[in-house]
Amino acid sequence: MSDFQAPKGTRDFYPADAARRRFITESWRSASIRHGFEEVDGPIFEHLDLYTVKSGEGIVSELFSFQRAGGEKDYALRPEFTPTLARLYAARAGSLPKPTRWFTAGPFFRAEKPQRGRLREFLQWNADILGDASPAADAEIIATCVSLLSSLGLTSKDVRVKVNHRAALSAWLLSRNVQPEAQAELFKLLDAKGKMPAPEFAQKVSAFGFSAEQAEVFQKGLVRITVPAGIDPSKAVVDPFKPPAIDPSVRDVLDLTYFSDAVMPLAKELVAAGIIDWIDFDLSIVRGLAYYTGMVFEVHEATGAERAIAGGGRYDNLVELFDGPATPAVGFGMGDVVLGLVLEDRGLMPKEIDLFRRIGATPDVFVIPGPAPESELLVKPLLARLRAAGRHARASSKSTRNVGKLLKDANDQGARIAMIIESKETVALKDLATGEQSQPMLVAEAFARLGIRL
RNA sequence: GUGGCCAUAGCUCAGUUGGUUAGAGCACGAGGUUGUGAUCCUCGGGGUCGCGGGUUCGAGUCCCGUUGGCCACCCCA
Repeated sequence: MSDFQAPKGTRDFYPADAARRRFITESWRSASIRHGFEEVDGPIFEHLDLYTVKSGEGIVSELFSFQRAGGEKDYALRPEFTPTLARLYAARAGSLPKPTRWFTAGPFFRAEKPQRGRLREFLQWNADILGDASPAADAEIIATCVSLLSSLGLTSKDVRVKVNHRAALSAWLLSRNVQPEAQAELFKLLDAKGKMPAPEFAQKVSAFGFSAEQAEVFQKGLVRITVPAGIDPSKAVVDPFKPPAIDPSVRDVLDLTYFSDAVMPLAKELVAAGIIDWIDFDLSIVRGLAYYTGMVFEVHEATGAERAIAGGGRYDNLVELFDGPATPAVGFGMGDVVLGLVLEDRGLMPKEIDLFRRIGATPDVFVIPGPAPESELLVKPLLARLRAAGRHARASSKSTRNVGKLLKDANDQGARIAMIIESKETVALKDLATGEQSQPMLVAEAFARLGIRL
């Protein structure tokens, strides 16, 4: 083994790893495009200021920052996309459609200690809607995220989307005389509730004026939204006269009037989008960042086994912070690391050749020489003609002439069709999935069967 | 950043109180079985045992350091 290793928290991508990465990024791209987002991107490093403006100087220790040799400007590898997004939007806000729907997927860097689900270099998918303050936009962002999860075979039993509303929670708490400073502490407490025993949590919550019974509701975190009987959420039919309602057992204990005023329109949109099954309204989801102004959400593996798969929310003040016009915005980010782990956990990550098949990297046609002495010489011209016609064509690199072994090689490489050279003018086509093999036919006819006009 | 555990072939691992030239399975390569994907047989390439230093007649094995991984804390945009 060499002294040269990949830097801490980075990964090497051998073919199977690169295929897995492409599988994930292509899934992201497809989900984005299905939902009408357009791809954007920015530089992979930015001026350091871009990040300190939003998050303060404290963030610098979490960044890979540098100066050019002999230069004086400070740069940083991008740790997230939102500041770049805000910068891009602010620069052209006047000429952009409202709303603007943008997505991006690419590498990001954070100088943290690596552990399960968290690396120093990772890929992240971001999707954002700018210029739309409606709950419909909030729901659409969540729906895009769910669409991706669903396309990978995950179900609402595998993962849960935990939704909260920061502004509503704040308004409600204020109505109970919990002032903003205390709220920040309460949010921290909610965030950390999983890391302490229930009695300790109850005691700490009581300091904010909540009863033991109310503390228990906080402990559980969940606020059930009841969809009226007779409505099938998956059919995306909502009876406007029968909106969803907060579970009375929670409502009566916490009196969540402000919360429900903000959340009900969103819940209705989520029902309309057919994804209410995936959603848990959860008072304990607050997200660390101060810049969220409304809806916030996180996606978690259902048993809580891994870190958050995705997270996001509404940030109506951020574009302004980057010198753009006041612009409501909502979006989320999803990293490839935790997503990959969850797919592995659930047996949903395609294995070996299936993975290559899923990304379209397996051969359409595999050319196999027959026993005739000249057939070996015919392999390369056939490959060339197939490739000129745009087909992914391969031949074996093995030296054997044993047709069985060559067919095995074709199969191992995931080929769909084997073209077996029978004579100078004729070939047979074998469907490697079904095992069906044609009689020998003229090359032109074989090409025609493959949909190639000569 | 702090602490704990770990590191032997591409992968999964074995390796005796410290003792000859460090092994197996899988994977990979070559050959065999008369031209059809399985199974099988034979042979082969591959390791300064993560790296550096120390103890010892002798270190994969013991000690120290270092790098990397995993786990928890901090943080999580």
